[in-house]
Amino acid sequence: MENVPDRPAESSRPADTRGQADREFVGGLARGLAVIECFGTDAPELTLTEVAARTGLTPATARRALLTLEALGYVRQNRRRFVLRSKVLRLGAAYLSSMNLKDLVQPQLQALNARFGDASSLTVLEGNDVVYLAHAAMEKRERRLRQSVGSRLPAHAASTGHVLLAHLPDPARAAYLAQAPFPSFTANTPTDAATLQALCDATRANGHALVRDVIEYGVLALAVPIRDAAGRVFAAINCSADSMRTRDEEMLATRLPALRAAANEIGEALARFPALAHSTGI
Amino acid sequence: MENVPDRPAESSRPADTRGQADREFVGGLARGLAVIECFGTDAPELTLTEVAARTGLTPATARRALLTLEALGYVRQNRRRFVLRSKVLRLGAAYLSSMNLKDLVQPQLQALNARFGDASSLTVLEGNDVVYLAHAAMEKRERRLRQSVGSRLPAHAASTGHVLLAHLPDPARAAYLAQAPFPSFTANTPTDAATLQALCDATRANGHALVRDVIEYGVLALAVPIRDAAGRVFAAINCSADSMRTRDEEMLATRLPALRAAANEIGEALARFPALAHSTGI
DNA sequence: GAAATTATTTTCGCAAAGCAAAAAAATCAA
DNA sequence: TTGATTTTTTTGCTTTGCGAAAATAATTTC
Repeated sequence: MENVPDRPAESSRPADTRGQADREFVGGLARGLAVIECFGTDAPELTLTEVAARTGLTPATARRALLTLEALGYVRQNRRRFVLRSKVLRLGAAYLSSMNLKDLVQPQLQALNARFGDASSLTVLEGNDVVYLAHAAMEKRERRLRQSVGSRLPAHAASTGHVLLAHLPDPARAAYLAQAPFPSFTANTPTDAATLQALCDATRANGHALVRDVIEYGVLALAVPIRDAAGRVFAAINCSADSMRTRDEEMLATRLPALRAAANEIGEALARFPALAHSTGI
Repeated sequence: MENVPDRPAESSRPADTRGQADREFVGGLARGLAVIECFGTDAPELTLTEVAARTGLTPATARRALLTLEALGYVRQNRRRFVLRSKVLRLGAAYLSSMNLKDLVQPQLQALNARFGDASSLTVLEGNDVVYLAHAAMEKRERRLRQSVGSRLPAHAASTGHVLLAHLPDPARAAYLAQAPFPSFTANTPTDAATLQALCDATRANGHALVRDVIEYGVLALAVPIRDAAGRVFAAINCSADSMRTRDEEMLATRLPALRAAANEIGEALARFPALAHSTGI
């Protein structure tokens, strides 16, 4: 389900680069972004050689990218190790602030949170993950899993993921499912293509997705789609409660009408600020 | 206080570009990042011409950058408007996940939150802003201002901002203060250089910063520095309470010892994962 | 609708950035 | 220390990408 065109930013064999050398493609930009993304939890500090290995760039090229990023303040070099700096958060902030989420969706999520005590969030699909764009939660529960804006969850293990996968165009969903099996987090995590396809079908038929103990034991979540003016699903919102204290029927009876109402209102609000809807899709 | 070297990513006069043309600087990368950052709340969707105007790039160059970003999935073109896509959040996520904050600092902040009911957060300085890297809050209060990871506040109007500015090297602080006056949010917001300098001096002398109704009426916040092994301040944590219900003395008496203890523990924890400390600084 | 205006795309010569490989530095072994 | 290995930086040459301006396309104005 990669929504990225086949334009490998990095290529182990530089000869490949020729083929995609449109007149309109800035290789240096693609390479630099790959360098930023190659940092991660497992790699907070990387040497030039490590960056080159992870990105498939030659050392000379990786070095140019790192020195450029350093000159711009996105990277810092300490001895021979490179580290990302907080300035990279500006890049994500440019996206989040451009979506007007604070004004348009945060109030709806907070109302759900206040009414039911559930954590409530809005997510979109990005690659194989759902990304949290807005979130409201009472954080008094000592829950292990704690989401915040910008964080990700694998789509196959999230209620909103099921909703978003269900409304993907068939070829895109097929491409996603072709990557099965997916990692399992609990005994309830759907991991194979057939199960996920069935869940998607059910989700489309029901208009909602209810998942219990799928990403983590103790989490019961209910999600519904958000549609743009043309009826296309581009985001999903959910509520998540304690699976020990809440039965499925109760969850549906109490939360579903409120979630649907909130989804409608958010859909209408975002119709007047279509940036988010425009930013998603095939 | 810009921590960015004088390397204008965009230059209205292309002739300038020569001077900075090190052999090791990838202009295309700098230009592409400038294109991403030129989107914002006021500009969720931009045309090619608007991007060119905002970045100072020529239309031809802006177009190459936008088409590259589109091919990579960071940007989407709808009709003639360009929009950022959620993939740009990967760039910030690379930073956040590389800092191991979830494991090392989140528990401390949650303990503070649980004990006092205050919102508690860890921030670093980035340009003129403090950036939230971790946050714990009971979101039941219907507070207008709601922070989350990655969000920003102007340093002159934040408790952690005062702490971080106070421990800046003198020339960096002078460069920051030279930008005064700063915008005012309440009658209590310090806006001029002299006032801010005095607040910094007091903060350094006290080892903490207490601000009341500075960013917003109703917010009372107390911040303390976090130091690395060498004693250098690279981050700050704070608690923020309801300014109506809490007097200054009470805030100091109850929160300060706990904040200092948490700051010490975080400092020690991060000494073993020095990526964050290394990522900040001059 | 036609004309004027504005926006986007293409073209082209020159400068910049890519790769491969060699040279230099740094690190590691003994 | 010295010598072997790895990592980083430099170099020569080629390809890519930039800016200015021309050409095309889209909007707006009348």
